[in-house]
Amino acid sequence: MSDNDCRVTLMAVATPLFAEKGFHGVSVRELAKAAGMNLSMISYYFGGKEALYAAVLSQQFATLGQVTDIKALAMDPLGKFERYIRSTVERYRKNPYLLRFYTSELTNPTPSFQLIVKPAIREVLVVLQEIFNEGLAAGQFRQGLDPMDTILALAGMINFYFLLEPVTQEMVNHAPQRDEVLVNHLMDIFTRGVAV
Amino acid sequence: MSDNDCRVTLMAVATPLFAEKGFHGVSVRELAKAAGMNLSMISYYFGGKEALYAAVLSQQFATLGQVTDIKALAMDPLGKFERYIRSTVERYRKNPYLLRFYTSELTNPTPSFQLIVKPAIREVLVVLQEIFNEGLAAGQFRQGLDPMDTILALAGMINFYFLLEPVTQEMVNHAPQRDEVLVNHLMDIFTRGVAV
DNA sequence: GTCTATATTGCGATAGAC
DNA sequence: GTCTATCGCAATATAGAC
Repeated sequence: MSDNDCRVTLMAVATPLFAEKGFHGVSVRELAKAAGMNLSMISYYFGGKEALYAAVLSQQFATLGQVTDIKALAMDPLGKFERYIRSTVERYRKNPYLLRFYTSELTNPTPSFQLIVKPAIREVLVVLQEIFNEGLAAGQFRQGLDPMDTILALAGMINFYFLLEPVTQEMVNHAPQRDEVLVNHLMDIFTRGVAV
Repeated sequence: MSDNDCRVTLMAVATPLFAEKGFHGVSVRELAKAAGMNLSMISYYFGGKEALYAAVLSQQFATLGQVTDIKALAMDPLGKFERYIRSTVERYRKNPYLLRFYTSELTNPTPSFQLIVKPAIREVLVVLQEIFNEGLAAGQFRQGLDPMDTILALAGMINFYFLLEPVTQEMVNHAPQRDEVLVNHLMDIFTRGVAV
């Protein structure tokens, strides 16, 4: 196995384990066994368990950067918000572990929180705020709405839906086929909630 | 120290530690030291670290039961939803650790998740759904809204706001004095979003 | 580059003295 | 009821053979 294969394999194997059990919930023995490698390989390739975790986290949160692209699209602000919701759903579908790292770091932060997680989430919030202000300036949104409260409400609707999946799986159809309906429902509520 | 004092002290000390570091992030030695007791007291009074954690979790999630009372209030459904948001804010103010256990168990569940956390959250969702159906039957809410999507959106708005506090603390005024404004903003958006 | 073997530290739990 | 001492095991990390 080449250098890079080992690194890739270790990260691929570590991602679901860290996501489902948390940093302290996984041991290097478990990681190495799952990767079919000797436990010393983790120190050899990454410098230790914490460095491997940081590498996984960086990879996961890099996908949040796509949100920045939405700002430049040739759409009206509501269209951009819809794009945000849709891309968030797609992101969680393509990467089922991101939300776990997201909330795990928010509630039980590791040293990587300040360095990786906080800046990544902040960037998303800044972009959403800019989109909101754009719509406000264009007279599309009601006066009196607090920009931050409003975009946090929007982000909360979609993120909380996925966060509660372990509780709602027997109450809600979580099949991806229903994603489009969900997006429409949320945009429906949000649009009537904020438009003039 | 009496029997009961020891139990109470241990739980009081364990609550912030488990909340901030997670179950695996805290050791019995750390717990005992923080409580000013010998580490063997944890096994003596609770039967082990996991049983202490379960006791803390039960105590925390018992506070969610108040939501059930909202259903019986003499208010219209929108008033009950406002009451839900307001009581959620108050609950997090009175108990700053609940949300940590909440999301920590959702993302990195322990054996207590099925027994304590899932039923408690479900009960809240069921009550919110009943309130929604009540409003739908009374013709106060638009047709075509999915009950579960709608109440998850409502719950998401307020819960996500507090969940993101570690990220937004330099961008948002999180002082309790602003809670009333926040509640009004969210109810404003939600009401226009779902009312006929 | 990959292994074995081990150093070192910490873990949760408990036996037994008082 | 509270303590000390310790058991047995797992943790991360690394030295050194190949």
